[in-house]
Amino acid sequence: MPIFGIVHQSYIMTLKQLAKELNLSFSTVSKALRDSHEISIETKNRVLAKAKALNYQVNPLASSLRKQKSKTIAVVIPEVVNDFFGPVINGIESIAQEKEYHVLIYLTHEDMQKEVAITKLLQNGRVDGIMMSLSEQTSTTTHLKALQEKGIPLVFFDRIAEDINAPKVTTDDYNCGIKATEHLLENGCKRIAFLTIAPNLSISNKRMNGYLDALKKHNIEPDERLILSCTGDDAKNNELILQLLGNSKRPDGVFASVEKLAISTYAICAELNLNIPEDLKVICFSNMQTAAFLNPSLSTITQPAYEMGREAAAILFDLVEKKGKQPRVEKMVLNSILVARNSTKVILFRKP
Amino acid sequence: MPIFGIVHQSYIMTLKQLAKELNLSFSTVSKALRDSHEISIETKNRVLAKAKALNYQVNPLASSLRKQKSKTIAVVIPEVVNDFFGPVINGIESIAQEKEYHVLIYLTHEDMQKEVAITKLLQNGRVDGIMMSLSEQTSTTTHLKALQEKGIPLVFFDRIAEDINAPKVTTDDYNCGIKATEHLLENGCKRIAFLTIAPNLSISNKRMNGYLDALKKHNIEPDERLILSCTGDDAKNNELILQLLGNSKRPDGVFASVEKLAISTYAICAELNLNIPEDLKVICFSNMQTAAFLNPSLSTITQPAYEMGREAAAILFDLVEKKGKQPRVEKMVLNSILVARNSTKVILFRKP
DNA sequence: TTTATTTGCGACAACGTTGTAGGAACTATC
DNA sequence: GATAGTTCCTACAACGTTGTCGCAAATAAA
Repeated sequence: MPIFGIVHQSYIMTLKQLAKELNLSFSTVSKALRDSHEISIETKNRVLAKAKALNYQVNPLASSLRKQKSKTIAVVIPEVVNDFFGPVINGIESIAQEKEYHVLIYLTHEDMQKEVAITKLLQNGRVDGIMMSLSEQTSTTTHLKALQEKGIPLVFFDRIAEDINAPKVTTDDYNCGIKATEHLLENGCKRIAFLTIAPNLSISNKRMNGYLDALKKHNIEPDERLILSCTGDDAKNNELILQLLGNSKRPDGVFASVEKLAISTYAICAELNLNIPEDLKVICFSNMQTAAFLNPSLSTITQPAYEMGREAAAILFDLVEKKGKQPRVEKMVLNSILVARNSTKVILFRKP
Repeated sequence: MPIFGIVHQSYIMTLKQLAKELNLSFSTVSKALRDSHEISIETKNRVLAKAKALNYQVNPLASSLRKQKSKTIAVVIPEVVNDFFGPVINGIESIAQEKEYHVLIYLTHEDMQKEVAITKLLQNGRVDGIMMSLSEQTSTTTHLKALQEKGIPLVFFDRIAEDINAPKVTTDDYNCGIKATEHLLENGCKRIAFLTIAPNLSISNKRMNGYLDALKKHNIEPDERLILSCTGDDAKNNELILQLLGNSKRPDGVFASVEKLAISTYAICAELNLNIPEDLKVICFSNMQTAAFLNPSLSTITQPAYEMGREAAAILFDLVEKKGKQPRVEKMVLNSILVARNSTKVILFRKP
């Protein structure tokens, strides 16, 4: 308690203080602020004016505690440095802002232990709902079931948990796996390699199944040596790709299920003096904004990331707001698009 | 109240229920959980065991309300689809996870009105501190002062508010403005254009001053027609750049203060059949991961985004945890690095 | 034995809201 | 002029914690 000097205190207005200023009970003030029919118009106006003058804001913690809802959702994703999750967050945030919700963000860094730890933090009223895209490593789902047992609405997007009964927003990964493979076949590839990561990820499987089924459809026997299962270790991945492409029986097409493996392929082709698309055609799943400016421009399958974020968020808010009811949508599949660029271009005449 | 059937309720454990199960008062249980010296070891163990068995988690809302701190910070940024803010968030989150804080994210979409609205939401206990990078449009700072008056710790990074007395983490924009300009000069450019956005942004000014001072140092008279002030409207920007480059007195070097203007430049050069770096050299501020794979590879000034996030967050937590004291750091300037690539390469012999 | 001191626990009042119950002071009904 | 119905406000008990205070019982000191 300072005795001398002016106390410049950060004055946080509360309902009680506001009530005292107005000579009203604080329940009257509370109701007036929430436009209750129990309060006369004169009083309401008086309260509103004073609240504005004193810059009163309700305390969200107290309000949330009392109402048992936090007006907050959590977004749990592997990474944020990524052309896919960026727009997804954008989509989520756009709906959240409309609905006046707040967005907590948690990154798993592709680490299942972190994912588990994060879900623990979300179990007790901190959030009204959760949106998730699983980490590469995630193999068990007890931590996800725990969330459901607590009755917290949950929506998955892109990297979903098949065995959890919750709404899921995905893209047509299987179809795109087929489309990408057929695109390479149509442009003359005979030996197509498939580069993938995280075998327990739903999207990896679907994309690979598309690849395999496309080959089958065109009567091509899949070659195990052309299927590369990469990891989080970039150096190791590069070595694997180097082995694949340095080989005399190297592929003439590469279908990368994730962007970073395509970029590695570009780098290694430069090293090996392989020309894209002459010696090797490359296509991959990617939301990179500068794919068109790469050398050569990169053919991609692009996911509607922003829309996925929006749709998934919309489903979540729907679920949050009529708690316990059935979700509006059980499964939503959005379409990705294949954008053919120079990395898969047909070369009619070879340069001398 | 259902009479028949099994009620599968989402059972949320509270302190009171836990206490009842243990035949202890809830204040005893509360203290036991927080390892108070007032509680015997036997009781503590009993409580801890039961809490684990029943999967008790403290209610963060109640706890925050009582303790008057939310263990949450807000990150207010213009965009998330961006190679700069992505790593920044990553850096922030890494520290937040260490310190067991939660991170709320808010996007202004370069809109000052949204920025103002967001700051209003953060005024009453929702967060213990705020990290901000201003929107392009932000011209007044009363909304920022309001935060400070409420006593909420605030740290700026990259796009700072010069007139607000709060810690600021930036990069050496002025120096880099000089370095980039000199790099172009050294590589033979005579007429260097400067492409910028958002004139009221601190970083824009500093970068431009670097550009101007570098010209002055080399006795070159700045040409107003070579300074392009772009906006948020991409189509309009493209037109401006087209005018600049379509002109007979076009520049032979472009220094873009933001990445997107460099990308536009690439696109327009393609349109006009201008060769980079032969006809025009290009350099820009950018954290693009694929700059090396562009056609041609793009020379950049790259900011240490992740480190900025970490440093700014560390300063904020420092401030949050010893509230009211002086900040540890008033101003921190990290160094960006210039990476020269082919877009600014010297061409000794022109192709026929 | 009497008087301090420690140990271990419980009661209780916050934190800032919201919603229910209650109750004056009016106005309308018969 | 008693009864019923509005209107407008206040009191109070939650929501789930945390921290202060008080108080028995056990231990130590005199």
